[in-house]
Amino acid sequence: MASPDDRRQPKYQQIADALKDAIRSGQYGPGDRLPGENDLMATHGVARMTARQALGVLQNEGIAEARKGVGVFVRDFRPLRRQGIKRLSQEQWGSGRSIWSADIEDRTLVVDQVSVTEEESPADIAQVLGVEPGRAVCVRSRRFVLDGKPVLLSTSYLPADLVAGSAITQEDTGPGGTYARLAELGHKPVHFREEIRSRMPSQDEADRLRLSMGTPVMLICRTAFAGEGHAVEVNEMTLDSASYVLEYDFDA
Amino acid sequence: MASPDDRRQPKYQQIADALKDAIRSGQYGPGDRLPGENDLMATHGVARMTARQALGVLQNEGIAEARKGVGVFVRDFRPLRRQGIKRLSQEQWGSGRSIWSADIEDRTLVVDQVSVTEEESPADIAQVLGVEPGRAVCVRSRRFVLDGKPVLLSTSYLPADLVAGSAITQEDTGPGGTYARLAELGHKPVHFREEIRSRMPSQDEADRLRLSMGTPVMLICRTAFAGEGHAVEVNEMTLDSASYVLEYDFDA
DNA sequence: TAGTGGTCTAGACCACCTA
DNA sequence: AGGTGGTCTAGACCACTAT
Repeated sequence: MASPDDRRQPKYQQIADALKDAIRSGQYGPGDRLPGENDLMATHGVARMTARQALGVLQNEGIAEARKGVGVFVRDFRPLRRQGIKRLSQEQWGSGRSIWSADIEDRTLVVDQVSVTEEESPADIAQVLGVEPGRAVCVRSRRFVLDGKPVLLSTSYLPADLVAGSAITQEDTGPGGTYARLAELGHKPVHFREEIRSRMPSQDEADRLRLSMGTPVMLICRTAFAGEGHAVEVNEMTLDSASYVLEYDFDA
Repeated sequence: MASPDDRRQPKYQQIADALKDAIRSGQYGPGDRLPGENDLMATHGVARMTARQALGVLQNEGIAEARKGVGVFVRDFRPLRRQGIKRLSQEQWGSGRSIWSADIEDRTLVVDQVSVTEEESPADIAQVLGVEPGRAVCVRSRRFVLDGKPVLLSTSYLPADLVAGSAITQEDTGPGGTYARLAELGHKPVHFREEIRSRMPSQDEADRLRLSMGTPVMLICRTAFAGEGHAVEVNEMTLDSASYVLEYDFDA
């Protein structure tokens, strides 16, 4: 309205930009309700679909979030901090503490959707683990829910023969978790590699993490090595990018 | 068509799912053209906007990519590997080599949109650098283009008084780059922290990186420390998530 | 019940690309 | 020139939420 607003831009973009400016200027803060479809139709003189497109832009960029039957609201961003290296220092799991205790402090962590199965190794996992494709692997899958909000899906793969009979094949791996058990089995992880990428979630991922539109996921694939080139675990994690900041600290 | 397809799902989702299945099954490979709006209208008996919505789902998930006046195509994913720790080991920059040479191998890297200015420090940067907000900082901004495709935006902040008169204030920082110059100035970086998050890009970021719909960006904020708590540089990077995999290797 | 966002139709015009 | 995706209209019905 106040700006000249390049006429070459489509209407819905102009409306979206106006809303973004209003948010940047502080006219709408986190959690505030934005003008709805009907408001935009009236104030900008456009059809419903055009107003929807404008609001869709903000949702696709993760700036706003629609609540059915209620309205469209400005989102906020208050992430957890995940310390990639410190959390895997040996003191953490070597002393029987949960890897998670460093992360969560005074929040309520619930682990659900747990499953432990034995399956044929997918080809890409087999390659990283250095076993033949189709070889049996122990698959540990869980979902982590923090203060009622799902934040992380984790699926861990270990060679089945290596972990047979240990607590790793149980839902509760005991004090210190999987890595403490691996150490007891003579395969103490000494080296880790984490590979990170990001993309938009599948429908299934969006459902399980209850992601709103415009929220990407970060994927962490961690490989644990018990010795030179000897991979003992591959852990594929799917993180809600609106819930996490990853941190890596290291020396030159 | 072949599947029962839960009738509670909206039509556009059913169509999108059908297309995704066809892609997963290999019926359409990377780079292949998908059925267009007119095809979907005919085969599924829906209106144009509904067919568009279905194709929009795939684009928003980064699975497909529209080319105006041509069609909608399946995207592929062939990322670069960025080794976060190895690339900053002292041998890399201490010996006058470009930090980038580890990444790119036999590809063509162009750096453009270079600017080196002196500005008042933004509040968040000032806090990390441990200087008063508004204090002068040297701002080095660049875009990296690999084989014609922009992949990374980088903006680096250094205390202006610390780098005054050095090659850091020039566009070409010389052999070994900024870190070699800092070492010569007696502020050799000995420790690094990288913080990573992900979100959908702004319009400006999408333009500068030429991102197609449904492509998030990864943000890396790297802080270089010359000593305990002594931050000498903050580097904010914006990466095309379709072009990069980040890798961090470390010992337990 | 009234208002909201979610889906959908059946048209239309445009800019863009290929041939 | 003909097909493509991009934008837009003016209606409609639905499910959901709050009061």
